[in-house]
Amino acid sequence: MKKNKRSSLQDIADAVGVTKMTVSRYLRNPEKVSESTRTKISAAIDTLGYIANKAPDLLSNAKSYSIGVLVPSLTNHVFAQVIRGIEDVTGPAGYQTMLAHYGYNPEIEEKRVEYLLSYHVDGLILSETTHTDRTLKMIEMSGVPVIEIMDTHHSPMQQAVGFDNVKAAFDMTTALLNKGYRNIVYIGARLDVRTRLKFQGYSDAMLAKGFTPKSVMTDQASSYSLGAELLQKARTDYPNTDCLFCTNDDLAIGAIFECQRSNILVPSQMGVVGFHGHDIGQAMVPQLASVITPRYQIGNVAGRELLSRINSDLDASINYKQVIDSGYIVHLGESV
Amino acid sequence: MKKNKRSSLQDIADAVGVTKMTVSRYLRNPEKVSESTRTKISAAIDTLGYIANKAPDLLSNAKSYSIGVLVPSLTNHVFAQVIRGIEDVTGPAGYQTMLAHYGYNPEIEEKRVEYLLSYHVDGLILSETTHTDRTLKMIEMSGVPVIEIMDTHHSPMQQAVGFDNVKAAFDMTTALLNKGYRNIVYIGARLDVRTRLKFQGYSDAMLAKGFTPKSVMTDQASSYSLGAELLQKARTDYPNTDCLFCTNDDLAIGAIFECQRSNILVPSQMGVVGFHGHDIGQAMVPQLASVITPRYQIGNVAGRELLSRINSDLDASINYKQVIDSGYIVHLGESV
DNA sequence: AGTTGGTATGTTACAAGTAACATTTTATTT
DNA sequence: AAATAAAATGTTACTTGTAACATACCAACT
Repeated sequence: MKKNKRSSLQDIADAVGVTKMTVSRYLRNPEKVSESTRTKISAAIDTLGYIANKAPDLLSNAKSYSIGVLVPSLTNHVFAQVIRGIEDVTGPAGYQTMLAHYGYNPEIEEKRVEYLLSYHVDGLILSETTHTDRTLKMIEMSGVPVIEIMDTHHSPMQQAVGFDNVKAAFDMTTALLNKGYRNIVYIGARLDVRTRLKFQGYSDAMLAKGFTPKSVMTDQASSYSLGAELLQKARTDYPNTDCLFCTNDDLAIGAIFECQRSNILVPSQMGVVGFHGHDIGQAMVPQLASVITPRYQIGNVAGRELLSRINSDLDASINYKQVIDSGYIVHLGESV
Repeated sequence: MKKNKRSSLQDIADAVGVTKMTVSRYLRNPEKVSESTRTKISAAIDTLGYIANKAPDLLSNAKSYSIGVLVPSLTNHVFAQVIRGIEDVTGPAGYQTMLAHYGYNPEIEEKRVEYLLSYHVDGLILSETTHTDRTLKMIEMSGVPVIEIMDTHHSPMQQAVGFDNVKAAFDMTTALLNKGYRNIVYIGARLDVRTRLKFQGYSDAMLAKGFTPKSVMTDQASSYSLGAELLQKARTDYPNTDCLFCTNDDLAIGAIFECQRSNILVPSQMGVVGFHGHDIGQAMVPQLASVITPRYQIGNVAGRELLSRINSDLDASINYKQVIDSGYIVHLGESV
């Protein structure tokens, strides 16, 4: 029971009685092939069903027309929109996206980068600012352009597109203090870099006005039920808590649902704030206070910048440092 | 400013003074290389930074150890869990996932399948039951095993893992009728195949008990705000509506939020039902009625089956027909 | 010393497509 | 009809890693 092996250019050529070079021309520059040969090749391809083969492209350092995109998690809604932003630029330009995720783990990120580079991606978009030494080295050796997205607080490898997480959290906390909240507790989960940066911004703002930063942290992954749990933990640890600043919308929404179950009025008895401004928070009752981040825009700009660098002949790794800030909006909604 | 081209096995070999074959052995069977050569090669790789190259693997029809996974949308939470289920089996077995999405569009699906096959994936997991002729042909020619997931109502290309959407919607509708609802309106969006199948199940159940199926449909993509809109449209079109059966949780949740804004009590004045049983619906107040589908399990089984077929030598395309039903749970929660 | 066996390394060929150059065929001009 | 140009097709070489086979080298044994 032999496998019906996919046909190669050679198979098509044999069927027609030409060399594979002619078939290659037919696919790439049909006008360079005579009318009659075109017809015959076209028929043979219909019968035999040619499927392109990327292997020779990769072998001969041709452009692969694919870009690697690494996101920490597919469950995180943040990145779905970032990816849409990227592909809306790269797709029409003829680039395919090779998507991979790494569960917020730099060692897995390293493996994924190696994987993507082994397929000769023309460029990389990473969602992290911390990388292993080997990741850095591989990227440098490969010579592909890289853009780091989401956070601009750190100095980028080459180019970064995003916003300053510290500043965003600082601004939101300041807005809460101005609204009169005094016992704001920071709720963190997973403890990835961005969570830590936001906590720093929150702490800076609290200390700046003479208040003590308080937090409830866990390294579990965020979820609605975790938000519920952490609300209760905050009320136990800090009984006069009047507001929760959650590191993301999921936790905040979970906390609000828990308030509804426990008959705690939001916002009059408890303010709740999230981060990123996802649809669900904006649709719910009460509308969630959140820092609205331009995720689609970040992807879009990152995609555009990456393409422009792929199509320039400058070596990607040489002295390229640029930060593009995309801003954010402190939105107070109805939950504070 | 020349690009620092990535080094090949030849570059490493030259640096050490051996042939690339020896370096290849070092990477693949280190024990076949002498201690002293090992040390030298290892040092050279450290200095020059070798990155593997997939191209020769693909050329020589070797297994690529990657599988292609096609999902309609990355925004749809359903598929994040399916993917986790897949990768939890395929990852430990040494397979990488090539993920692509196609926006519920068979023409784009065709392009994606071509793309994945051009990279010689060892197997495919598709989320759709309808495909273009060329998609079917390419898959057949390529000889890779394919598994279609999510719906088992249609006859599969080769193998399908999922549940019967018609039956699931039928069962839920029957449960609602048994609870006393009489004017159940079906709320659909995007009008993809599965939405239509569910509507059929709903209609069958309504007609079976002598009630008239009623629906509000749109081809817009689902969102929370669309759920709110369609609730109002249902109340306008069918003023005595007592229950909404929404094609997914997003619409249902949006509808419940709209009820809260409009002071319509759920479930006493309006029952609301979703589909898939996502976390958010289970966490919210009131807890959402929904058909809970085993998404992780579907991915897991699909991954396991695919691997087993990749590792068998039977031609994938010959007379392989199997349907694996993963079941579902009709969960009535607090919203009906 | 010569044979055997084992270990380490080298040589060759191959996979699929395409750029660059070479050759053949057809059309056009004188 | 011969000369020239243009169009169509063919040939060769190249990209990278590895399987399969070949060779070289050294140690151990008769």
